[in-house]
Amino acid sequence: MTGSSPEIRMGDLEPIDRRSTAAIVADRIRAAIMRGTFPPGTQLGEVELAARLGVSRGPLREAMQRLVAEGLLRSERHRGLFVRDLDAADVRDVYTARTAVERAAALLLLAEPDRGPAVARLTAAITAMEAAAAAGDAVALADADHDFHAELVAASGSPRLHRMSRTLLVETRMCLAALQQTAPPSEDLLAEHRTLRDALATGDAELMTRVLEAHMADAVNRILDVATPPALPA
Amino acid sequence: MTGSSPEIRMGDLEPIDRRSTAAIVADRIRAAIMRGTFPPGTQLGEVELAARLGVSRGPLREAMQRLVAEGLLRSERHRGLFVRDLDAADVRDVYTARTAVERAAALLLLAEPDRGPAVARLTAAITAMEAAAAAGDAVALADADHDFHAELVAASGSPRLHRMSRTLLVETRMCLAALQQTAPPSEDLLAEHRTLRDALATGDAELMTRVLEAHMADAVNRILDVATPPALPA
DNA sequence: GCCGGGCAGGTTGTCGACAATCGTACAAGC
DNA sequence: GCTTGTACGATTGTCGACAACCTGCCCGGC
Repeated sequence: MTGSSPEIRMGDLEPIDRRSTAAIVADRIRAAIMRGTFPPGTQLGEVELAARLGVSRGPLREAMQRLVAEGLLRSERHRGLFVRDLDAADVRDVYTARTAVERAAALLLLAEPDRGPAVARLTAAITAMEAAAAAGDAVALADADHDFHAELVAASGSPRLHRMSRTLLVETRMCLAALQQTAPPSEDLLAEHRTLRDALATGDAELMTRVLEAHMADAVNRILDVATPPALPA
Repeated sequence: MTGSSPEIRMGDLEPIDRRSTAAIVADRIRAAIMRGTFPPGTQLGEVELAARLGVSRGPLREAMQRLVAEGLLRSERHRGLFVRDLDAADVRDVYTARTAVERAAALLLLAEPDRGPAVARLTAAITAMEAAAAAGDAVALADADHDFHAELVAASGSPRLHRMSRTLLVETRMCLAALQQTAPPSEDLLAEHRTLRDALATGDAELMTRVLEAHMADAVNRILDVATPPALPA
């Protein structure tokens, strides 16, 4: 029934309004930090970055302000901008905040009558995780894990939870990239994600919150155990 | 016992590194928005603001980027910056996010053995609320309410929850300022805050979460009922 | 050998000006 | 009367350059 003439369907050809340069630059730098291109502690020179991105220092500084506000960068007056390095306390804090945000998002999602699309997206993310795990691709596994949690929060329909989650997930990737996780126990990881999805599908709030909190606690232990093996060898 | 000589006590004459002007400007604008100086929908011209604050457009734009990232301002390309106006969905979303953040903060606080200082600060905030309620000062009451929740999250010791809470509390003030709440039912309000403090003092997690969620839900209803009286007059 | 002053290098912080873009008002045409 | 085209005003987006600042190193003096 949809007309093939372009002027009939005008509803979905709209957004030519490109975002501001600062927003684009911020996304680019954020992605680079997330990928590990800029390891924690790296100093980011403004002139070099501006030249590499092909913009002036003005928009670049605006983008940097956003990243500093998000907590990804640390600014020292007349010294420079540095990629924040996260210690053990930061790892715990990131996962504490993530637990709070994702728990709220999941409960919000459970209140909706039709959770079919959300469950489908989560299932897709799990499928991607399984493929990555089978292929032994740690980066793809982390990507799929990232997508799973991003979709979970996005499906809640809360703009603020979504905004918070975005920053927290980037920090999560920073933790993982910094620790160079080599052999993730993907079996437990996959099982936990499947349980989360099933709990959402069936509407079991109690199970969902319990598994979610356990999932986050497991992640913290996994990261910190790898990071500090000489702590308690007993 | 504190020496009167300035060079004796060097421990607390601390960092003179004033923050960047962009941060100062951002705080100033944020406070102005919170106070209601700039009502929602107001367009903020860069040249006028820069002239009024005595800074150039560069630092001001950097500050604006932070506020846009926080969701307090809305930026339209080549149009200008506007103070975001919050609708009913935004009010619900703000309180949803606040519930998530403050619940997590409270649970974190409950895990600490010594909650004395935190309880003391919350009690001080409640005292301020009582004084404001007795004096009929709605602004002071809102300030004290703000302080109570800010202290609650700050006492948790989580930098990320604290950062999120700061933005959310500003948005809360925007909701209240926009709706010009004239006669707040301060009795229930005070009782809820006292119960929250007591639950934290005694370590009753179940009571705390229940009262907190009820407190947030009450606030939403209070705001939306006042905002939309002609909905159901029956 | 040790300490203080001074200098150079590089970085950020700030400013003013130019160019691109958008909204609006007005006039012309159908 | 309604639509269309155009000119104007105002605002933002961007750029380059100057000034202030901090750090580290070198040198002279003790």
